[in-house]
Amino acid sequence: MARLSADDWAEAALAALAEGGVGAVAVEPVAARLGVSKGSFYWHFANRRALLEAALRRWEAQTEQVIARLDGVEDPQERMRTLLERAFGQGRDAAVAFRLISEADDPVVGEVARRVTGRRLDYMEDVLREARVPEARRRVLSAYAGYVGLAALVRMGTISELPDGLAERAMMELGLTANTFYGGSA
Amino acid sequence: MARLSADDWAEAALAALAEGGVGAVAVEPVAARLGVSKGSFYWHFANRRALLEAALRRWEAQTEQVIARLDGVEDPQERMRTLLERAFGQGRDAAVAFRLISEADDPVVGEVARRVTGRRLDYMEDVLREARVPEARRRVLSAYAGYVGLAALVRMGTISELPDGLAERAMMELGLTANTFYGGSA
DNA sequence: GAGCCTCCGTACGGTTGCGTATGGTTCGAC
DNA sequence: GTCGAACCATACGCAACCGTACGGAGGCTC
Repeated sequence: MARLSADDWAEAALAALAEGGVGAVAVEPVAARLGVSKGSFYWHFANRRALLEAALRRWEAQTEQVIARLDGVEDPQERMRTLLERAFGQGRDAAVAFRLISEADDPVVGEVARRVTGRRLDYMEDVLREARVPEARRRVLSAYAGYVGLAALVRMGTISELPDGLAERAMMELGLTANTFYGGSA
Repeated sequence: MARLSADDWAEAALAALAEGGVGAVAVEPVAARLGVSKGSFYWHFANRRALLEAALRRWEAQTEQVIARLDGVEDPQERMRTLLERAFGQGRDAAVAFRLISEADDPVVGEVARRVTGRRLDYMEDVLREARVPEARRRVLSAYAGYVGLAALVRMGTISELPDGLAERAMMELGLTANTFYGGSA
């Protein structure tokens, strides 16, 4: 009953990756999580490494989905705002991201992390260029770095939650809205 | 010959932590790194967990050392600049930090990460208050988050190195120097 | 130089995880 | 109903690692 597909394994592996890191993407623990034995796993995958790569592909695909769902929004300013609000809500994405940053020494892990980050930065830069914002690359790098750092502070429990008006502040930093929140040189 | 102390083990464990994460702080691999056997380890430590905690204590102490070495600098502006330049140069510190962020679910790991981060933020906030900079906490949080995020981008290889004039930009964001680099609202 | 303490090596049992081999079950095709 | 493919369980050997037991080498003390 309830036979599994390779995608089921990949999804469970991604969950394990978010919760326990690359080391937690292990055959027997994930099998236990799915309520089956290893015999099932080695039917769908060649080895443990293939499972990890499937989980990484699944994670990477989510970035593409988020970007694809923004196609309907014409105004670049509104598109960026939608993107930010959705990005700030993705809890598991941030968890996985920190696992991958931590283990970026692994060539495969590092390459996926690099590719996904590059894709996000490039997309945001395109939105800024469409809105004719100058210094697009610098602004995007700064804003993305700030987001990653804040997510780290939340993860550690240094701050309980993301600050109020974060998306608005990010929009300002990105040059997409006028600076009306703070003194002007922050 | 060349007998070891518990500190030798802690230092080797910290190096292993930086290179391979919490999972790499393992008895037998670290023993091999030191060129001894487990028999030595279980003389100095009760178990593997104690070794990890020793490594974490050692990492935490480095933050205190950095802060202590700033005692001689009277001018808060100069003190912050010195701090930033030293912080941006600490490679292993950043590596360990990402390992700990990644595995902050572990209560001990999370608590150390939280405490160290809090200590750094509080110290920077004190410096800003001494310089009578308004919105000190907000500025410190923003600057620290930006630093963590940029370090993440470097670690992933998204950017090859920290941007030029990073310390100067950080000084501006912190409100310790006038904004002379960019347009004013970044 | 006898005794003792410090530090380390070696050997062992137990656990966890990888990968393989092999047989069993389910289900559609015919 | 049979046959084959898809999917899974079980059992095995192997390796890495934890923790314990115990003995031995080196140095210090008297």
